[in-house]
Amino acid sequence: MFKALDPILHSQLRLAVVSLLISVKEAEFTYLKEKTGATAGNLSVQLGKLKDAGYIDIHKQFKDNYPLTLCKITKKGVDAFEQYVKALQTYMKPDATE
Amino acid sequence: MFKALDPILHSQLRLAVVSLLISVKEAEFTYLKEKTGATAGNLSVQLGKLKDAGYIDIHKQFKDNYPLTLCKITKKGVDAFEQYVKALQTYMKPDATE
DNA sequence: ATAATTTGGTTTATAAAATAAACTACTCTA
DNA sequence: TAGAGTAGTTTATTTTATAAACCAAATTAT
Repeated sequence: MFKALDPILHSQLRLAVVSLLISVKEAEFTYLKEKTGATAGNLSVQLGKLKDAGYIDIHKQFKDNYPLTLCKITKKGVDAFEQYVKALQTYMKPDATE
Repeated sequence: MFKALDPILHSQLRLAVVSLLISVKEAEFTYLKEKTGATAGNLSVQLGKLKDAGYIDIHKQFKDNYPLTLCKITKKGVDAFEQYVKALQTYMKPDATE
């Protein structure tokens, strides 16, 4: 009846990050921080989890002397997002008869 | 950009319970347990939280000598669910341009 | 009659998650 | 060169979710 919700994506911040990365393909740490309104610490932790899950790739480099963290969604991340949305829909259109 | 997700509803089990109650209006503890696949302990805790939030009403009575817990969604619960779905939609159709 | 099992839960304890606070390392500005 | 800012990470705290243990009464089996 109800499909299980991927715990990696069932987090407001991680879901927001994945949602952003699906539309922009690549984003800087600071961009994600600004768009999501998250604190840097929380974002850092959640990006690490998304990376560990293989949902995003993280490339660290330097730009104008400053560290720069770039994030990109992976195929696995896109698939997981699509599955998550499908699963959510089983909760959103209530129907007791199945 | 992203709307906040009501933490009361952002729980797989509580969301499933509210989803069920919206379609059936009133349900027994055991029905909810069976439909959600939750353990009794977990369900008991989560029903308590939904009640504390004012999203459901719980009436305890006896039926055929056994205790019977009946749950009903409240207006507040219906409203919260609708808001939650709206908020989720801001995550589901990715659009970086706002 | 009484022991074991089942029903319908609640309470307590443990594990996992989210969040906040503190810290690191470096850079820029006055 | 002291102070503030950038770009994060790490650690600690709080909150959640889940599981395990427990409870009271009813039923069934012996």
